[in-house]
Amino acid sequence: MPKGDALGGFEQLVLLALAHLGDNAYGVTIRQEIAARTGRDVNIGAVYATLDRLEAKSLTRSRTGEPTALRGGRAKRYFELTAEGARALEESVRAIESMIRGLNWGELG
Amino acid sequence: MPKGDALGGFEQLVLLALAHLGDNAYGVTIRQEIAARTGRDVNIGAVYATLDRLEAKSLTRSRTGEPTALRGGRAKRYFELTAEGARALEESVRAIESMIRGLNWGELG
DNA sequence: TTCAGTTGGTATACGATGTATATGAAATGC
DNA sequence: GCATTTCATATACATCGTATACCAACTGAA
Repeated sequence: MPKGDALGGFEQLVLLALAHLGDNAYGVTIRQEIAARTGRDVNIGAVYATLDRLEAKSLTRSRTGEPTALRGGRAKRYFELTAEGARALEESVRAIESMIRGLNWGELG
Repeated sequence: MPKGDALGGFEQLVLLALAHLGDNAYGVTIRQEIAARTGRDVNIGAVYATLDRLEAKSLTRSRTGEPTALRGGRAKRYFELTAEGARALEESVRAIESMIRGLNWGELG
C-alpha cells in the first residue's frame, strides 16, 4: 500500500457497514448497521459526506434505485464497494487486527 | 459512551501501541511499534501531536525520564494510559471488533 | 387534488484529527 | 568544543468527522 492512503476511522466503519449490508446498503441502513453494531449514534449527514469522499477515491460506487410502493418510499441511492475498496478495507482490517493481537487488558490503566 | 468522544483512527493506533509497550513507551518506540505491526510508516511529528491531544483529553499521561549513558541518550518522555484511556481503548476495540465480526470476504468487491 | 406526514438525500460550514516540514535541545565521543 | 546521535517541539495545513439546515419524492386521507 503506497503511503498516505490509510483509511480514516469513520471511513473504515462505513466500508465495513457496506460489506455487511451487501445489496441493501443505502444511507439509512448504513447508519442503522453502524448504530446496531457499535452503539454509536452517528449523524446521517456524516454518513453521506463520508460516502461521497469514498466515492471520490474510487473505493465505493453508487446507483439510484427504483421508488418503492411505501409511504415516503422515494428512490434510494445504493452504495457498494469497488474491488479497490474491498482491498483497502481488508488491508485496514488486517492492520487493526495486528495492533489488537496479543493485548493484555489486565495490565492497562 | 456519551456521544462525541469516539476515538479517531490514529488515536486508537497510538493507544494500542501504548498498551503493548507498557513502561517503555516513548516517541520513538511508539512509532516503531506501529510500523512493525501495521507496516505503516508514520511520521514522528504526527505521533507527538496525537499524544498531546490524547493527554489533553486525559486519556494518557506522561513523565520525563532520566538520561541514559548512551551517545545521544537524552531524557525521554514516557507515556502511559490513564484508567480513562484504557476504558476508551477497550470500548473502541470492542466497537471495531463487532463491526468486523461475521464478515464474508469472499463476497466483497 | 392538495397537503400533512414519512422516507430518504443534499449542501455547507466548521471544528477535530492526521500529516509533513522544520527546528530545537540534550547527551556522547573524539 | 564541535560533530553526531537521540529525542522532542512548533507550526502549518490538508483531510476527516460532525452538526445544522434544507430539499425532494412518495403515500394517504381530507
